[in-house]
Amino acid sequence: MDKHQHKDPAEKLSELGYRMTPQRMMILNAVHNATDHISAEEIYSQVRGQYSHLNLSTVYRTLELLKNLKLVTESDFGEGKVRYHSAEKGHHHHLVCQKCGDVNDVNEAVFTSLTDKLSGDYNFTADLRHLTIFGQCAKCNK
Amino acid sequence: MDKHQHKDPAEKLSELGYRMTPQRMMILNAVHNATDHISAEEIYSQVRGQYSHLNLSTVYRTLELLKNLKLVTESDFGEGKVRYHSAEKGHHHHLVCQKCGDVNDVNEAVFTSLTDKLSGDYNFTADLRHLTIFGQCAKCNK
DNA sequence: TTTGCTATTGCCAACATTTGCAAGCAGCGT
DNA sequence: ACGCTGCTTGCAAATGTTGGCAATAGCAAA
Ligand SMILES: [Mn+2]
Ligand SMILES: [Mn+2]
Ligand SMILES: [Zn+2]
Ligand SMILES: [Zn+2]
Repeated sequence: MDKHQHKDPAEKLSELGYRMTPQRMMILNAVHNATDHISAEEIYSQVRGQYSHLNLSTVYRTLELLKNLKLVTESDFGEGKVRYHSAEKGHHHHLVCQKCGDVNDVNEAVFTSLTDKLSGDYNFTADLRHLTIFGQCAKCNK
Repeated sequence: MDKHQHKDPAEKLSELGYRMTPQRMMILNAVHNATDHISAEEIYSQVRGQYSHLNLSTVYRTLELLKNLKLVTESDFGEGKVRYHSAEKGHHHHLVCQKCGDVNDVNEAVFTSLTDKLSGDYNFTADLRHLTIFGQCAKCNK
């Protein structure tokens, strides 16, 4: 059994008055089973395979909800559409290279000095989930 | 005269093979004269007052160009549209409160420890212009 | 000037995402 | 079982932004 068992999503939803519908379940699974960051359109066509009645708006609305519940995170790598990631896969941020397009993960620990400073100097509690930083990567810096 | 005179935009453009057209001039002025962060649509209707032939696509394309030349910066405060800011008004980032919607400026010095760390640990040269950080502001933290 | 090259524009259609609305469904009290 | 209420969905339309394309305008060489 998983010692770090989080509250299961259905429970988390109903606690706040929401319902765990088949659509939401399937969308959540799609994000969870994705090997990489997945887009709304990709989720849509994947889930549509088993439930052809699904509407794209429902995908967007569900992702918005899951994002607010911190079950998924959203990232914009500048490709004109946004991508999603299961929150269970740990917190991290992204470095996107503006030259070669490479995307790399950064541990969120790198940001603690920043959030501490924002908290100390501005009394601002930063909500830094899945931040995307643009710049030039190691390879392109050579 | 201005001791810190930057190269004038027209010069900067032509150096790179671009042209300073009336449209570009008017759009640049609109961003420059704005007291606050201005949206594409706002620029459009403002410039249209003096030049009714202008097309919205031109506004977007011009802003994209000016952004690449670092004459303007772009920020997304999460209102569903993006806003622009003249680069001459100094570098800074933004703290957006998720509770009250308040937007505050942060000096970019707050981010030097972060960029240093990204440079040292990842050899990644971060391009942090006009970053937007979401969270909870001082007022809402009380 | 005239010509030629290419950057730029307007127009329109596509795209990613959000919204309004009316129908459907779950839960709850009667 | 019935009806109320509020959550959820599909559908279609709207929104903000980008892209293709053909016509035009700016610039420089001839
Ligand atoms: Mn990620
Ligand atoms: Mn600004
Ligand atoms: Zn790179
Ligand atoms: Zn606030």
